[in-house]
Amino acid sequence: MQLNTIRRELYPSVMVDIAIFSVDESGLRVLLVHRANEPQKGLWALPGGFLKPDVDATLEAAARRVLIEKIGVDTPHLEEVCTFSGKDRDPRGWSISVLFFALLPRDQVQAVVKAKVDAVEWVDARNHGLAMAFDHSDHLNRAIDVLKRKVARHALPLHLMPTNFTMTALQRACEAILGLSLDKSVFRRRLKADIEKQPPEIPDLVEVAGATETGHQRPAQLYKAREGFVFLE
Amino acid sequence: MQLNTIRRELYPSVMVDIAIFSVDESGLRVLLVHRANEPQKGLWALPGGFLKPDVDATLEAAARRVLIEKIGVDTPHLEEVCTFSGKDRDPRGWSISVLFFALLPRDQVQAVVKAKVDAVEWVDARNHGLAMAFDHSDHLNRAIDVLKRKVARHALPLHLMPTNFTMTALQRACEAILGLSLDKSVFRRRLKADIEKQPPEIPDLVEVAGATETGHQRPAQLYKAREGFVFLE
DNA sequence: AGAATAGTGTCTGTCAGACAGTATCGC
DNA sequence: GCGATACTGTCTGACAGACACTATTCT
Repeated sequence: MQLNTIRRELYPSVMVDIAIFSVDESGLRVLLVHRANEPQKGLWALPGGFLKPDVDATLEAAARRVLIEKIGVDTPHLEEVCTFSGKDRDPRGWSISVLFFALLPRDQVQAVVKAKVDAVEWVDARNHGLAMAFDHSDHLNRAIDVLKRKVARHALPLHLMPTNFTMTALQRACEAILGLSLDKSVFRRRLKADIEKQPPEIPDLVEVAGATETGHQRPAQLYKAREGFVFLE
Repeated sequence: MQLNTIRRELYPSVMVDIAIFSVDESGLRVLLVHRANEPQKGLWALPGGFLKPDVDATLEAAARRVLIEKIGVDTPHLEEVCTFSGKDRDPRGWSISVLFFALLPRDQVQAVVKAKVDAVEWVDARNHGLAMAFDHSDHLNRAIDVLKRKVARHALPLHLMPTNFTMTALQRACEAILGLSLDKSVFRRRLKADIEKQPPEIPDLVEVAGATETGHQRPAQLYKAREGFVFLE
C-alpha cells in the first residue's frame, strides 16, 4: 500500500482531554494525572490523548478509549464541553483539544486509583493548588461550569451516585457541584415532584421499594436512577 | 526549510461550519450555500471551510475568516456549538467539523446576498425543504437548539437587531427563535426589570432618549444594546 | 432521655401566564 | 370616530427560600 504523505504544518494535532468528576465527603473531586514525560513534565494534567482515526469512530469514542486505556474505567456519562485550539497552547505546535467531562460513581473511585496508583490523583476540583499543564486549568474551569449549569437547571447528576442512594446523599452531590448548600425541604419537594410525574412525563428517580439505609440514626429511604436514565437537563 | 511530512491517515481533516442566523418578518432564517462542486454537488450546506493552521489563530478565528471570505460579513457574535466527527460523515474520509453559530442583524442581510448572489440563500431555518449535504441537517438542528435554549434562559439576542429597535421588534425576534408567541405584557415586564437593574448589575438594554419609531400608528420607544453587550445568558 | 438524622408543614415573596384595559398615533 | 399598535394594571397559580416542626432510629 502506498503511503500517502502530507505536510505536517497543514494539519493540527487533535487530542481529547477528559475531566472525570466524582463526589465524596470533601466535595467535588476531579482526576488529575502527573506528567512523567515532556512536554510539561512534572505538571498535572487532565487525562487525555491523541485522536487515532484508524481506531476511533468519533471524538467521543476516542475519549472513551483514552479513559479505558489510561485510567481503567468506562464511565456511564461522557459529554463534550468545548474545544481549545491554537498555535501556542501546546509547545509541540498548532493543536486542537476537544474537552469532555465524565461522571464516575463514588463507589468506583477506588478502582481507578488501584489501577494506576502512582501517576494519578483525585483532587479537590476547585481548590487543588497544583500547577497544571497546558491550558488545562481553563479546561477544568469550563468543565466545572458546564456541569454546574446543568445541575443548576435541575438536571440530576445520578451518574455520580451508586446504584442505591438516599435523598440526602444526592443533595450532598448537588451541593458539591454547585458549591453551595441547599435547603433540605426545597430539594426534597423537587424530587418528590419528579417521582410523582404523570405520563407522558417520566421520572428520573425511582423509589427502591422497602429498602432503607441503616446507620446509627433513623433509616432513610433508598432511591435509584430510572432505567435508561441519561444526564440531560 | 525541510518539509516535514506525515501519513495522511493519521490526521483527520478539520473544518469549521457556521450556521448564520437572522430574523425577518417570516421568522428565523439561516444562510445556506449551494454546493457547486463535489462532493455532495447540488446539495445545500452551511457555509464552511478547512482550518488553515498557518493562517488561523484558533478555530473561532477560522470560522470568522470563512465567514468573511465566503460570505463577505464579519458577524458580531460567533459561538461554538459542538463538534461532529467520524469516518463516514464526509466521503473524503475521517473528518472533524467544529460547528459555530453566528448572528447577523437583519439590516445587514441584504449585503450578504449582494456579495455572492448566485450560490447563497437565506431560508427558513426550521422549514426550508432543501436537501442538505453531509450531516449539516444535524448541524443546523443543534445550532437552533443552542440558540433557542439561550433565549429561553432569558438571554437577549440583541446581535440580531439593528442599532435601534422597538420592544415589539425584539419580541418578534425572540418568538422567531423560540418558535412560539410570547405574551407582550410578560415580555415587557422582563425587559423593564432589566433596564431598571441597580449596580453592580448592568442592564443589557438602554432606552434611546427621545427617539421613537414613527409609523402609521402610535410611535414606539426605541432601545439599543448596551455598549459592549455580549450574548451570554 | 438525648443525639442524630429523616422527613413534613407552612408562610412568604417573586415571578410567569392570562387577559383586560388605557394611550396615542394616522386617516 | 376607527383601526392599529404601544403600553399598563391586575388577578392568579406555581414555585423557591426560609425555617420550624415531627418521626424514628441508636446509645
